[in-house]
Amino acid sequence: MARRTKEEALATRNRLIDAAEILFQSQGVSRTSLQQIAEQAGATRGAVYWHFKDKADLFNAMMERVTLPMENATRFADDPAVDPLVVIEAGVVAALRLVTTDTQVRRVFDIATHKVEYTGEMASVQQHHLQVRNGCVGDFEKALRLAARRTGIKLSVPAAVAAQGLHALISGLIQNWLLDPEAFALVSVGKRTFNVYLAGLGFDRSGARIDVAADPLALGSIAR
Amino acid sequence: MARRTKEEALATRNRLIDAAEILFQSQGVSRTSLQQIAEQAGATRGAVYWHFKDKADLFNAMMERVTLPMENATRFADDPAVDPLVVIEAGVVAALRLVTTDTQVRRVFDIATHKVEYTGEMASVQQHHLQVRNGCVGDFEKALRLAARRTGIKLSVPAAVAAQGLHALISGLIQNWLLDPEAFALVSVGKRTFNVYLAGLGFDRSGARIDVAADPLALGSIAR
DNA sequence: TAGTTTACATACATTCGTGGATGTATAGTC
DNA sequence: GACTATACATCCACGAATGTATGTAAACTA
Repeated sequence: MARRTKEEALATRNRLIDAAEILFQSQGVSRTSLQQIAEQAGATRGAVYWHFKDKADLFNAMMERVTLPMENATRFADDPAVDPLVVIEAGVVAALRLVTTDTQVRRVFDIATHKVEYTGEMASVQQHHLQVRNGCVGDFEKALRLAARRTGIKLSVPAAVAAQGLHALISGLIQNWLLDPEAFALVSVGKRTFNVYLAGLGFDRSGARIDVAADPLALGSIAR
Repeated sequence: MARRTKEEALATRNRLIDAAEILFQSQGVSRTSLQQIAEQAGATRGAVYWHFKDKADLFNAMMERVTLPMENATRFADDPAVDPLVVIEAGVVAALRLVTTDTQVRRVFDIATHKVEYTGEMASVQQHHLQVRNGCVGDFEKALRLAARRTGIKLSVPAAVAAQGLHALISGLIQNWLLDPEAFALVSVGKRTFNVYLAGLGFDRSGARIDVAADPLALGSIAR
């Protein structure tokens, strides 16, 4: 067959990943064959095996296409000029909003939580997920400890425990929302329960609370 | 082959489910064949097809063997003599303790969260899971509303939102713990973050807090 | 105790997915 | 303008899993 130019090749690669996303979500990863993916993308299995080693490799590529940008965007940096709680709240809200609005992110999250079996070749994906979680919990812990020291309050539980609970709250909300997106409004419930939890830790956030709905790009954290 | 007595037949049925649990957890549901399950149980595929319609049927039987008893045990009843918050705390702690101690419960939860794809025939399982969750959230909401009315406080967020967050916190903790049981102590962190969240809602639970470690059968809720 | 049903084991047909080998025409490269 | 690497398409051989059909011996029943 006629050889394609490099951009065309990259386009077919993306079409293959797109096709995989759709089929993975509707049929599950194990029940979709590379044949189906190729057909959906208007190609053959030859194209799949050219771009990816096997199905696991394709799956990893699909994951990285959405997780890499997200991980880079939600890192916590210790800036003495801003309230650390505002920073992590902005990050959390941005993530929640992305899950609800970006259909690709939503699809991949749905696949990663309900449409794949983490075993064998996929164990590495789970390991990576664990590392991301640990980083997230670590960021939460740092931010909570920092905020407590600055405001002079004492946390009602150790910072490590508090961070674990905060992460469980957010990830639990996302998972439950993916299970039934009609059940509740993710962003709104997320913001409110986030503040409930921080209040339970001893923080008074009545003043620091920013209206994120009117500040979709989270510029408030910069403006301040 | 020699026909078995009824009890023997029930025993092989249970051995089949046991074998399925082990293999499902280590290899994932889709990658384990009925052949492997039969071998592990010391039987043949004929036995599997006799007791179960197909793999999905076997999976459902495995789920029900652990979820039915749990669902019956964790129902919330409105008893005017006891603090509703104490009741749901006892239920939550009992569930967390069960997940950490009972290896069978732990295995099945691990399978249900990380080792199965909810699609096609398994969609009904997900529907059932949704119903259980809604029941749980409903119980939480009732208990929170009741406790608020009795103690005369006003919840900082609507009861429905608070219940959703509480459930997300608990289920999120379980999911995260299953991902890495060494990361934190599920029961201890669960109790502490549970109380943090309730404090954030406006409840003062310094007095109502019972030492569950010294009360493993949750008799405190009865004694009171 | 003869007949029927149970609780499997065994054998078979069919389908499906994978991996690899091979073909091929063009885009880059010198 | 020849050469080479690329970007696939096509073909083939193989195993593996499923569902079903059939065999069978003992447990149950009348």
